[in-house]
Amino acid sequence: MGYGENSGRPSKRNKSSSSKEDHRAAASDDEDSYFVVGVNDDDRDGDEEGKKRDFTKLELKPDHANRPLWACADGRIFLETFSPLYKQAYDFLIAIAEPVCRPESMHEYNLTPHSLYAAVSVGLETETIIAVLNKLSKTKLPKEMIDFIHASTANYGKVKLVLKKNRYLVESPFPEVLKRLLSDEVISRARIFNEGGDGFTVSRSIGEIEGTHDELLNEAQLAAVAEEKEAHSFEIDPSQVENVKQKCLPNALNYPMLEEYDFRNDTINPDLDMELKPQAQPRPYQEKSLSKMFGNGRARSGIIVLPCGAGKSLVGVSAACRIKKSCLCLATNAVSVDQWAFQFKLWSNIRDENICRFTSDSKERFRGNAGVVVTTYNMVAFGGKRSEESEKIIEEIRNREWGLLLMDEVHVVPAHMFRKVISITKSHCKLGLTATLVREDERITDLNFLIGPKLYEANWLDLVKGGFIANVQCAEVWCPMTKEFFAEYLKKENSKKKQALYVMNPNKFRACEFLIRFHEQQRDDKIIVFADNLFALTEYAMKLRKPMIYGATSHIERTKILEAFKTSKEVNTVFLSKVGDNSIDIPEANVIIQISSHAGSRRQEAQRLGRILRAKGRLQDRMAGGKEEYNAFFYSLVSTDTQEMYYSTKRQQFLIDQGYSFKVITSLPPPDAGPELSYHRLEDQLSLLGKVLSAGDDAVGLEILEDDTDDIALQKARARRNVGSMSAMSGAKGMYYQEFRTGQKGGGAKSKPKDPAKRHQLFKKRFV
DNA sequence: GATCGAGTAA
DNA sequence: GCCCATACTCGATC
Repeated sequence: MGYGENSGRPSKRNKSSSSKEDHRAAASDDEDSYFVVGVNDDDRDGDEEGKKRDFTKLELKPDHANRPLWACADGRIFLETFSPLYKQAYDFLIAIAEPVCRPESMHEYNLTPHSLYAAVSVGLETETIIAVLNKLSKTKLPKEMIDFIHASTANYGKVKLVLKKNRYLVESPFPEVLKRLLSDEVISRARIFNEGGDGFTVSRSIGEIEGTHDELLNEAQLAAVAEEKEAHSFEIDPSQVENVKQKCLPNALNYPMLEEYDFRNDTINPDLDMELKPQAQPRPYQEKSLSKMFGNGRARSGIIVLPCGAGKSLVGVSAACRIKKSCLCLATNAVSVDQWAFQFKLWSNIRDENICRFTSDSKERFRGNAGVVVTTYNMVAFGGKRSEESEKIIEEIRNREWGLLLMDEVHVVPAHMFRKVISITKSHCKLGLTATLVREDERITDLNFLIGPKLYEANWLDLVKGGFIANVQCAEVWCPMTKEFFAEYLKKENSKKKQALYVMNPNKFRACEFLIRFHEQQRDDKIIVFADNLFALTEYAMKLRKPMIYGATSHIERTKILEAFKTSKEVNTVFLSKVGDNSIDIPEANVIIQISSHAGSRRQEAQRLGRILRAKGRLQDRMAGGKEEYNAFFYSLVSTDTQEMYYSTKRQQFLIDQGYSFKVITSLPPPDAGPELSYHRLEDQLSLLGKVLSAGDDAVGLEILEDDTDDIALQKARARRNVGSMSAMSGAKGMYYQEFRTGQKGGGAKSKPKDPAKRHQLFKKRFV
């Protein structure tokens, strides 16, 4: 599916308007929207928008009430979610079209060449697509839509990319198609001539024909089997695979390549003895994802989109267990690597010696000739110096022919370096997993050729209804700036200073403090507070005496804090920097408070929400009551009349597309809670303001300490190591972090020293 | 291109 | 064997 077709451009949504209109504008002004039937190009104009949405000319079928779809000539399709046929219709639509917006009662989808490519790759034939669409539609299918489907799918499935004996071959039953491809400069340059001649290699693969007999085939493949029974191919340079695939996409030469791995007939790569345990029972949507991947008995490359907490790892492990070949599993950080290794052992019977982790501090090797390696994108793509041991392991990874390349958080793969993992490693099948197939740049579409089409995407609200993920109440809390902070905010030019001011707005702090108290004391909840900005993170955490985790927090300390958060009744709130955005697994948490974020990142917003979707143990309560209740809460604290308002709106777009709605809260903390909270007195607010204003000028978080030494320079130096001196700063009575500190020295190593030479000396003096 | 923050190395 | 300080590389966003 052409995921990302609508993702690059957040719509300019006005808070009060329904989000839908803007989606439409965003969707249809995209290059990848293909139908321009009877619609003026400039469809942002209100009148044009009106005409475009005039459906009165559509011819209704007599029994339209029983059919769930509206199909428009411009390629948009609307689905009524209250229809009895909703489930079937959803599964079908998600296979052929790109979801644009999925609120509760009406979904909007878009047919695009990429989405149809995905449909064909999961085995749907052109005529089936049209027939089913027609059956589900309330109106006669517009001719434009039928023509478009024909035109788009005509070439699909004619070309395959296969890996044979560590060489990449472009294969097709039609030699003329290969010639056509080779007329392209990029492709012809990528070609490698092996045995001298410049003809195509011709192979008859009987096994292949047998293997596909009882399976779904698309037209082109059927034709190939019937007519020729042989495949023509040429070899390409592995480093050029990405470019060649890109050239074949619908928006270029339009012969998108199928990548399928006939793993059952692969006798060259050694098998790996690995089965799912009987207690690993995939849920319906996990089963569905897998059936899209393995629908024809082979393994298709592509992407599966499931919300956080919905059990992506079981899908990944199941895929590996079906293929039963060596598997390289990539995650975003070391914590995640541990979790994946754990998941493999949890769900499958893989032997310990067949699975290994490869990170900066655990360099394991598997024994035998096949196995699972779990590592990070960073480790594989890393360009800097490596240790000798890493060098060896990387070499092994490069040389092996992997059955499955399993990519967690696959939305990171388009990044410059990370995408190299695709060409560094050789794999027969690539499976990407993610909850949030969005980026703020335009590169999410690159995944179409880097990995493959989107195979399945779950609907978040359906999973909420099914009780598989938490039911989250989202709220945006509006915190007015205090007079003094706002005055400074208006004065500043520098946007960094502005940011510091709106993040540290005392009213925001008070709202945060109030929410923490409320959820800890009234509801017994477990709370995560996110702050992207380290200065704010430390300030808040210290003032409120809560533990915090950020990049420099050592692995051991992270584990300690999280353990206490899980088990201790004393620790109910933890502060996280953006380390916590991805993959830190904290199933206990059910409340999130966001105090500062990475600008307008929709992905970050959704990932953060994902941290509380697990909300285990409370689902039953909710279902038992019969009444739908929220069991998780997501608060975004926003300083009103600042840039933050704009960003906040933008950030929410992804979640709104998934059907979430945000409630606006304007009166937090309640007036009567005033004096109990911090920064009640003006002088406290002013001293905070002073601190914020000076923060940027010197080291971040600088504060002169009361200390047993009177060496001012030394005190400054210590203060710079902000976390190290955390307990001192908070009066050393903060029992919460007292118990997490490993000793005299905390973990705050990351802040950049202003004057390295000088600082170095001070430290010498201190520690010698 | 700048800023901020995370991860790796030895 | 663990921990620390530091340099470096990289990603995401504006």
